Amino acid sequence: MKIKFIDGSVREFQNGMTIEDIANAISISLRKKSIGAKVNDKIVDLDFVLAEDASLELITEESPDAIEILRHSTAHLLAEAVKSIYPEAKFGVGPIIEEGFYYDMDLGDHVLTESELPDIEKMMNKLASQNQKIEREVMSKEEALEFFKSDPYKVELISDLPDSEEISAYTQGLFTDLCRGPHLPSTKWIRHFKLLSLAGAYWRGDSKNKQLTRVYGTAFFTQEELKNHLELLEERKKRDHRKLGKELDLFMLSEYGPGFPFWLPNGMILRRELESFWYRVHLKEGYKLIQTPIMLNKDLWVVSGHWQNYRENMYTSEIDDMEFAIKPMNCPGGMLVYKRDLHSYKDFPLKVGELGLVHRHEASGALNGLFRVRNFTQDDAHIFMTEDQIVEEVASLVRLFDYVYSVFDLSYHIELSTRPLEKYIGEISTWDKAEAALASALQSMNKDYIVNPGDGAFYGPKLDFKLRDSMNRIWQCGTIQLDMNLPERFDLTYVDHLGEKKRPVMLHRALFGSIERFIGILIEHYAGAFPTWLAPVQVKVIPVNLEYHKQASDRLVQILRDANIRVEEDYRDEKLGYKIREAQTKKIPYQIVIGDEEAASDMVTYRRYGEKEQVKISVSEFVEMIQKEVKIA
RNA sequence: GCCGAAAUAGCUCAAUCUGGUAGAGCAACUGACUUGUAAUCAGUAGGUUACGGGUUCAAUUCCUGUUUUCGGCACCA
Repeated sequence: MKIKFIDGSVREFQNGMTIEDIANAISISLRKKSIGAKVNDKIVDLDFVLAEDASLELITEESPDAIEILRHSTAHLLAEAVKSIYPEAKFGVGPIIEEGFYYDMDLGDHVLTESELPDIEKMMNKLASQNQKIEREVMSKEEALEFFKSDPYKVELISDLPDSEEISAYTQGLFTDLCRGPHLPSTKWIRHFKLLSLAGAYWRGDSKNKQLTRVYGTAFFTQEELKNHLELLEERKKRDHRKLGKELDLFMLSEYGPGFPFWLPNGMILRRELESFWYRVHLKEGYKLIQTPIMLNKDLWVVSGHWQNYRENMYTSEIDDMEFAIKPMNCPGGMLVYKRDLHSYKDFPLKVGELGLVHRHEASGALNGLFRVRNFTQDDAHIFMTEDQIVEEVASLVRLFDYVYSVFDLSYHIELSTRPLEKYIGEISTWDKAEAALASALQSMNKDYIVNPGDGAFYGPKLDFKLRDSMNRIWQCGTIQLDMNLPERFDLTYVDHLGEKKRPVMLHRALFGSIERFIGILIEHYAGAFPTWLAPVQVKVIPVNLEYHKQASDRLVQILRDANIRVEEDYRDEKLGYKIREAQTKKIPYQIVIGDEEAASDMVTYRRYGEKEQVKISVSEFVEMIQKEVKIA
């Protein structure tokens, strides 16, 4: 057989050799370094037998796929260790995830606690150091069912496998696990790992099923990578917006209103800056702005379909014996505004924006700081147009999103969510057309995207914008949804060029998604050190000596205030170092110290947050610099 | 909502295991010091230990219910 290697070379080998044999034939050191291989781009074990011509790529520690194999095998090692401590343990699934792996297990009556994780780690280390061979075995479905008969979860998994699928199991030491693989050749590779946390998780992700214990962990090939990752986790903890929100006095939560955040003066400045930026950008883009009521009669929600489909998330109340609902979305109100007037095709695309406060009854366990709340402000807009305007409008929205996210140095990727398999309304041909329109808009701009089959809303397909922050986490923020449902339900019309009434097409879109969540993301993204235009306090003025320098400080504060710069003075009876330190811990972008030299001239000495360097410039230059810096859109 | 953990001064934490009505640092307040780039010193005050019920001579501590928070799951902007 002919084996083609990654460098393009082709060599002849005897049929039926394992990959390990072939690696050995090339060089013993290469074999020793190899932990798996890719045959025709499919990842396999080292003992995979090659029977025909194929392309072959050996996977070593340096290969991008290697870490997945390592983590997968570490998950097995975790299970092996748990099994050796709790022989009665039953196992669910143990997959790799973006930054590690987990394993779901059922320990019967035993409740696993965090304090036991080190013991399990110890056992894992012990087992790993035994250098157990990890061996693959192919079974028939009957054999597999027989072998795993004492483990109901594995039996369920096996039973659900299609007959065409090859069933394999991996054995290391005394532990055998049903698994597709591939795995490391032996446990000796597993040295740098950590068990991170544990939590309950429903069997097969279904809340109707039993809850298993899930243990999370991660693994790397080197101690240094592991250390770096643990440091990243620490850094994320330090940046937690709930912690920073408290330290920087941005917002608060009270047990009198779970999920209903309170905005403090500093947080209000952030909000207002963000909102006024949003208004400026949208006015430039030709949006009209409206505001619709918080509460509307139940009948409206019946028309929109929310009463039937979204009832459990809605808060209701009674007014004059009539049932009302607090809006969970802005669209129905927007429909009423549209219907107030007759519309011509000449008005299209009609772009109507609203920063709308919506309330949703979220499950108590879902609440999380500003990331998941029960009332939040959607930066919503509805765009009404004709069908052939879709591509152009979507493209112009993507350009807008692009610009706005770039202001915050947030990168993103796009996911196209298509028609759900079961719960959807309308004609499949319309869906196909809508999906194609969204896709072709992206193609026309050379934007890459991932397709998320079946994940669209029930009324239409959507583009989701997944932002990646400075800590490498992904957040769903922006969304563009093509809706063919509401215009129908609300009987929206426009008059076309022949004077006939037609049904418009509508886009729902949000850029930040939720102002609250977006601020939470920004807090963590910037670690609380906001760019000057967003910073609640932009400049701190600190006199060296209160007696001698207060007047000069007062003068400067007044100048800055007149220039619309958010400035605070620190006239407390404390040492200079103390005030400097506080200005730094509060992450204020600029601190100015006023002493003899500054008082005697029109100069300021400033220090930028996080920098040691002191810069001396004239007051007018300083004002100009700040004004230039905060000029966003 | 589900599984698990937790709640002590404004904040960060101790005392809880082994029951005997709570301590520290920071912040606040008072006074002294009068300062050139990350914490000056001394003093004062601050607590129905989340809330309710139970066990006990005695509960922050043990049991129990509720609320909230945290880690996940499910759900999701």
